[in-house]
Amino acid sequence: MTTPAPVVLVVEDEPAMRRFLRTSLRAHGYHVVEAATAREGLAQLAGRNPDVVLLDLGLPDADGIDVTRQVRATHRTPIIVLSARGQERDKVAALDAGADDYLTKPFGLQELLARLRAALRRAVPGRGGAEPSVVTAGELRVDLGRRQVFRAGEEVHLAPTEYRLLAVLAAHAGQVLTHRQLLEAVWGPNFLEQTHYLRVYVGQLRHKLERDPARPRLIATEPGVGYRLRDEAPPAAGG
Amino acid sequence: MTTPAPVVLVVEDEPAMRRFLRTSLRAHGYHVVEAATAREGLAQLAGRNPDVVLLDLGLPDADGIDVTRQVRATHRTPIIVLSARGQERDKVAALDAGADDYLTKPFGLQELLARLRAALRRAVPGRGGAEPSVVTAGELRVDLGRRQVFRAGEEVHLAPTEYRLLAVLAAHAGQVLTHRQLLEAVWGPNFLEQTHYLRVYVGQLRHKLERDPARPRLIATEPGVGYRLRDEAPPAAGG
DNA sequence: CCGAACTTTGACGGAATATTGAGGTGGCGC
DNA sequence: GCGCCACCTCAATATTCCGTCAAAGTTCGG
Repeated sequence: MTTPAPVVLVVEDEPAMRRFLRTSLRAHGYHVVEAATAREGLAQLAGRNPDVVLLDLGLPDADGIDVTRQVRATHRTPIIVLSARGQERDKVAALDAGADDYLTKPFGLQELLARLRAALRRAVPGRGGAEPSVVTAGELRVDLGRRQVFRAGEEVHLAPTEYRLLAVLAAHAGQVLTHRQLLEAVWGPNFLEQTHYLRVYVGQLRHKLERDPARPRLIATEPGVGYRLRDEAPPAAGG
Repeated sequence: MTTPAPVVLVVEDEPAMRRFLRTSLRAHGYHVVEAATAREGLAQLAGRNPDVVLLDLGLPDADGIDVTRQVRATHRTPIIVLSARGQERDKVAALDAGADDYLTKPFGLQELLARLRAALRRAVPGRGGAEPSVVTAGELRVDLGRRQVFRAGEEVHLAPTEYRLLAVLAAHAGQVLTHRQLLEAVWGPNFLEQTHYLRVYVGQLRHKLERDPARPRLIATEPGVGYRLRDEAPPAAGG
């Protein structure tokens, strides 16, 4: 069987550059998914589960570094950053935020393709099941690849923010995530103090996902610390 | 508790550059293994099993591209190529031969370090930043990375202050910690005299963790000095 | 331009936790 | 035996934190 074409998510606001990438990549056998904004990019990431992300840092609606960090909170997909800024501190910031590579514009197409191949080559061996993109907890099932959530087999519709919060919790199931960690991953580093958001959205998630929202079993509160998605199904209630 | 220093194999023939890399990397906590030729490099690779390889392409005894290919034939160790040649075809050749990254000399130290971190981050799957470090004492298990505590396999819920106190004791298991040390670590430097807090919280921890809180085995009192978490399981009571 | 879905913000009751105080226990020197 | 000291236990109070609801603001699509 032939290998399916790798899916490349291109997040780039300039139409000319986006068109250039689209045609070049398609000509070389890739399947291209496009997004013009950070918001759109995050949605595509969740929906299409690309094999690699090409991310322009100069997006209109968000800081590219934040986007990198938000992607890393739930996905291990390789990220190649494209940027007009060639300062060393920009590169360091992007790489430390979780990017796998950094290319300064203008760059040669052949180099981009080679770095793309390098990123895909590394990722492939792990594709045999290294990263479980489906997390189950009790009667809850979260499919991080398809952006779908099921409760007892029934699909549940979640708003974008609701889903991202749940995705972060699911990506670290069983582990306590602090308020700050969650806020940074979902809302970005400018919202580290807004624990109120968490209360509201955790409440909404419980309302949609828990059997009895008043006595939550899936999303547990760690008072004064944060929240945690229980990864083991608790035994049936004895009383 | 500290991660062992990652081992970096530097394959570089110019003594000045080698020395620069050696001192810079050591200053940043890496363990450096050196080789001046390709032959030597391959021998070190087999013998020392480094976490990452920095490979100069302009070696005297072999073509760097061939070296890259030879490494890849047997190892998955990340390779970061350093080269004076910045032509696109050189980059493509190195990356397609199996290199993970390509830096053109002269390069900034910070960028090199960031790309090094990126390569290491990818290589170690479970190490996203959270240290596993688990401390066991008898039937007690403290997972400092996940902020979870188990007693005989059952998870125990601890309030923030309770957990912080236990975490300090666990981080120095077997060692006596004075009242002042504990108070400073948990409550801060303004509470050094409040030994009463310790009594209350040690009592609560014993109540939650000890099999018989009246005769504590895990958290031992050192009268007039402080407390200590026993790190060895005491033999089962014989009488 | 309007309506639907979503996000942000504010108010308030109640739960969980931290702090404080009073009384009890046990070892030790005298 | 007595008193002292350090420690332990229990419980009341104070404080912080959390869950809920609903209104106001925003975004998006028709």
